Amino acid sequence: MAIKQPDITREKILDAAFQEVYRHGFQAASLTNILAKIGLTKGALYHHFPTKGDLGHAVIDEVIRDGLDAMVFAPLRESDDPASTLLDIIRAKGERTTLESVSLGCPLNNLMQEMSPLDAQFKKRLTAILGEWQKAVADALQRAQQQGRVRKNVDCHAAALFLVSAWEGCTGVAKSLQSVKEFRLCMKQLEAYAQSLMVLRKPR
Amino acid sequence: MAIKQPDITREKILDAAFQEVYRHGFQAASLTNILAKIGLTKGALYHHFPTKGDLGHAVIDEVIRDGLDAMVFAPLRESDDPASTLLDIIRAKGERTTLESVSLGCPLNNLMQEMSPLDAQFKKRLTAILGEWQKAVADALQRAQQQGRVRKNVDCHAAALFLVSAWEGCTGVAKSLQSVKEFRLCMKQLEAYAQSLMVLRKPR
DNA sequence: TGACACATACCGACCGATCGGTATGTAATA
DNA sequence: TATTACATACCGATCGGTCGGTATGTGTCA
Repeated sequence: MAIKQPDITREKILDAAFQEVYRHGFQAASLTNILAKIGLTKGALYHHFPTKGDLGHAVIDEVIRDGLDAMVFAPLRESDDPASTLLDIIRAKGERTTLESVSLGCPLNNLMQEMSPLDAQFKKRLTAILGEWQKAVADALQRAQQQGRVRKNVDCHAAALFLVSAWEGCTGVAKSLQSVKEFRLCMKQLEAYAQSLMVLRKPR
Repeated sequence: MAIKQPDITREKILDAAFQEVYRHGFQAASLTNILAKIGLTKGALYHHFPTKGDLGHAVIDEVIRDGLDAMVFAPLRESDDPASTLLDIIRAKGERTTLESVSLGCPLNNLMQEMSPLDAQFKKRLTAILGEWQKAVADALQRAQQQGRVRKNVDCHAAALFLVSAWEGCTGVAKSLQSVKEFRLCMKQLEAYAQSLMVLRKPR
């Protein structure tokens, strides 16, 4: 038998599970497929994860959340020009994108749409991440507002809710259209909306 | 045996199938469940629909499309004040809504997210409806533009794409939050965006 | 230090349940 | 009577999950 590396094994399972869930959704994700791809068996899987649901929870908490944190939460949190950072993130997402990533959509949104009405555990975890997202944007807007970069009459909470919703809407619609072009066009409109919340940058 | 009413039977199957698909998605929708709810059996189902896929197609073409047509396409098409009608539709959707309808989301969006990447037949039908929607909004905006109710520098195609996307985004996010309050708040922002495309109404 | 004991990691066969789908039978209708 | 409209029984495939067994790693003690 090969050398045992439980941590690496767990990671491999988690990675493969994310891929399978990302492509087929959670319910349609086949444990057999996941294991076949990495050359493991049921024994290995159920040693690390008690049930399929627990595997799904781990995918959400460890893969999806961390991915969003790296792409959105952390940059916003750490920026000292949150208005520009927000626009940058939207712009970057629109530009750096492939047909495959557009066609697969947002992992978070995919799972929310599928699982939130069906399973309270999933809903709790997913909405927690969504809440983090909304809060990250709202905080960024508020800080920008204090800097005078966002108009004073903007309701930061509501604007953040709409920004996140519209973001997910763009990815969702582009996913079904499977069109990079339409996705970029849509994200351009989102960017314009975000711009409309802000005041013109003062010349330096 | 009871009286045979093939048309009514077909409708009953279609209705039950829509409910089941609406609640569980297409793949997880169980034909056995559908039939149990209306007291029919496989024989009846497979007499009217050759495969589960065909049943799904019929649900899309006959139930979902017709529903959207009644709620959105037709009013926009037939209105001679399309700007106001568009705002009315958004406002009405935000107001006339229950916790259940919010929690279940948009039937079209649900299926798009689930099936578009998996099945070309589904994708074709679903994107056709989405295209109808976008076109209905774009046409309304364009007509309103000719009436001077929408600003001349608005790109009606792009704005329609974003409106539909953000609409779906609002329903999608509210679905996972399962919150009527957040849904209304989000739709208010969408309404504000739509307003921002328009010029102030002239006093009569 | 070597041997033993036990925990950990993983394999692979198998389970009941459920899935979509089919073949055949039968009652109602035209 | 022929055809339509169903009911019933059943099929193979696949699902998540379980279980006995085995190989590897690790702490304990003579």
